[in-house]
Amino acid sequence: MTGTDHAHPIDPERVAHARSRLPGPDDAARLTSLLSLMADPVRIRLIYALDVAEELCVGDLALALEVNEDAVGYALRLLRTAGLVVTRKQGRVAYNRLAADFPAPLRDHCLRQLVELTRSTPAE
Amino acid sequence: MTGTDHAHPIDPERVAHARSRLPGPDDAARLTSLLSLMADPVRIRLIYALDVAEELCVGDLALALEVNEDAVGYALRLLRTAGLVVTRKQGRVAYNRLAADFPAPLRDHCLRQLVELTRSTPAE
DNA sequence: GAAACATCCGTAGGTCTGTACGGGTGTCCA
DNA sequence: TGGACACCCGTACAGACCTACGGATGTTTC
Repeated sequence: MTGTDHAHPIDPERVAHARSRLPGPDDAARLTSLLSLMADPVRIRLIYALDVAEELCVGDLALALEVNEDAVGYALRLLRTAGLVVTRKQGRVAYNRLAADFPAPLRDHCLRQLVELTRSTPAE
Repeated sequence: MTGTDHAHPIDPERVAHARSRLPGPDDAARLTSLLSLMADPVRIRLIYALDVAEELCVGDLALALEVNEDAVGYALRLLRTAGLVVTRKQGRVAYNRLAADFPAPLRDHCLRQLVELTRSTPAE
């Protein structure tokens, strides 16, 4: 292990303050599993496309994202399992759209605002 | 490959619309590398702790997060490399805080609001 | 100057994730 | 009813990620 267990906090007050407000391990797990779904080039662009186009089928998504259908299919499977995307089957075509309870902060601020940010600022 | 290359778009209008507004691969890469940094239990709680406590050293962070110093050190290395965390050395103690240009949407909406969301809604 | 402390660095190991491939199911058109 | 199409599923492989460990650096104290 690196260093000792640091039994002497340097600023006990701040440690206690942070500790009391900190999300628990279970909440953190839920949150990170959600963020992990966004943290992929194919999935984030897929979500972005559905946010713009309302509804798209698998083949059209592959065209819009310029990736093969395998990648789209895999991405959709994960998003569907997490409940972020719902599918409406009509004939032999499966139309996908963002779920109604898609987290608003993610959609409004992270998606749209962050894209602007990462475009203007060189990220460091 | 799965299926053919789907040369016949079902809804060409929406495909073109989505394609024109879609972030390019480079922008998507920047965005996902940023989100990947948040998509980890240790790092997200670390950022949360710094957001609350303003400034903390490595050992105190390990105490607050209830993880060993190795995990904290590794997390800080990545966040520092990305420019999200800055370090102020004073004597033999290194105080860490969020960078001044830490993306505001991430801090305000994703961090605080999402924690609330993932607590109340069972995520599906 | 020597010992103790807080932190950082380089490396090896196990684990998880994303991709590619083949095959399968259900639907539409002639 | 036979063929073509859009899509889904299960499996194997390559790559990235996180963790744990030992050692090294700079600083304070006596």
